[in-house]
Amino acid sequence: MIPKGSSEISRQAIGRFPYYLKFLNELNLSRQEYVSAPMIASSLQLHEVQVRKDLAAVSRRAGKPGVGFPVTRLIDDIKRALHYDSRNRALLVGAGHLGKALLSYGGFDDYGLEIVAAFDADPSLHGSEIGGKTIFPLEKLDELSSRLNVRIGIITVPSNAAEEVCERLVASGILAVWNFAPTYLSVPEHVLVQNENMAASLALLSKHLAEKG
Amino acid sequence: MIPKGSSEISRQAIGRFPYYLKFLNELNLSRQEYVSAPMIASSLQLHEVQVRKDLAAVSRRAGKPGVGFPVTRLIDDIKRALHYDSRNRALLVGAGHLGKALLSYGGFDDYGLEIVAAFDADPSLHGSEIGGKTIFPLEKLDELSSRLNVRIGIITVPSNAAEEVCERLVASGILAVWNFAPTYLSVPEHVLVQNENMAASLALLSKHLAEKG
DNA sequence: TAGATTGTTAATCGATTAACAATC
DNA sequence: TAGATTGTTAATCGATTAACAATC
Repeated sequence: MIPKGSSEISRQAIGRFPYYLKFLNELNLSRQEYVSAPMIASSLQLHEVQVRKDLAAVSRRAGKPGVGFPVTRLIDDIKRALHYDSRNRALLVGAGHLGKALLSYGGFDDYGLEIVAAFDADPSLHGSEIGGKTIFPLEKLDELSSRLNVRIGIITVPSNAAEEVCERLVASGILAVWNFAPTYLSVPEHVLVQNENMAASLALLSKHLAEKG
Repeated sequence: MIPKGSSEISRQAIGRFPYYLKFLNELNLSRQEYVSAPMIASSLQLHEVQVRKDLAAVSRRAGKPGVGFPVTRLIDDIKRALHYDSRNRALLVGAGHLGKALLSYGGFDDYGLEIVAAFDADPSLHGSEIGGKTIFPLEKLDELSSRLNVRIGIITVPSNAAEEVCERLVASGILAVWNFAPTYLSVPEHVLVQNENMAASLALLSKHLAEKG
């Protein structure tokens, strides 16, 4: 029988893989060679079958019944499934507190993200550098985006400016937007908006406290 | 018939409400009095029935058939459902780039969150202030947590320190954790961990680019 | 009244969990 | 071989969407 093409990995599963990866990297550091789905499941408090399905989706027939999966093989397979081996250039718009924090963070390399430049409306910031990236006026966005072949836009402007910034990014040819503003962004079909919904997180924390506290 | 107690609001729905709120606030600013579910749905690209169910869950029989919902009433109801009217004190651990950004951000007030103090392992930071909050050594955590009756812990330390910090926070009596490290945290049943899974967001962006780009 | 929209019950869809044969 | 675990098919569960009567 002909095997199906790469079985689709669900959105939810993608959310779990970073935690698998962290756990597997620790096992690898302690020189553990094999790991089983039940072992991962109990450590991460997930259902054993769910883990097995997740692993099967990225690492076909790597598991040995009665033994488990080779740790390093799993690590490689998960990294590939999460596209951590790809390189994507990004522009960041909004060099406020959060924008600066993201610019300064050195760890995005591990996830395949490279922020190449930043933009802000405040003229006093123009020309200055944060985390080695220069801050430009918004007027330069279009030029830099196409010149550097950028595909990701990161929006860290205040909520009321997000929509306009998004349109500018899309017009410049960007294909994916990482949005930190709690604003719905309308984009053409070929563009993906990934929202970082901190307001929802805070609501869930608050809800828990209201119920348990 | 006796009406059921407050119908449960799903996790997913809670993620949508902040976007409703933003949209409704804009309508309110432009003095619009009524809004209908189809109107919200088309603006936010959601299914009309989903919006209606969401609104019904927080704002029982506020809607008038043929007309819609009063905007201000909806705003109030959503804020209450998201517990934005409650006040919760939080401690932040890890005054690196992201920690500093969160400490400096003034908008958490709107969500009912008040960060009262920060902690870091680096002695050179001790005693300094960021966003009006003093940074203390970790040894002070337990004392300050109970003295100020803090219920939320925010973890912005590197991944390998997250687990230990979490244990310390839980031991100090905290009831909810907002975790920015890509690490699974094991906590007692009465404690909620809310993960901000940026690694998953990046994977989804990268996946989209690999498929469309 | 006619038109639009609400609110609810039923159908569908996707993801999680259960059950179990295959295999190292 | 016996024990543990894999990998897959079936059952369950929760959320989304469809259908439709009620009502302003």
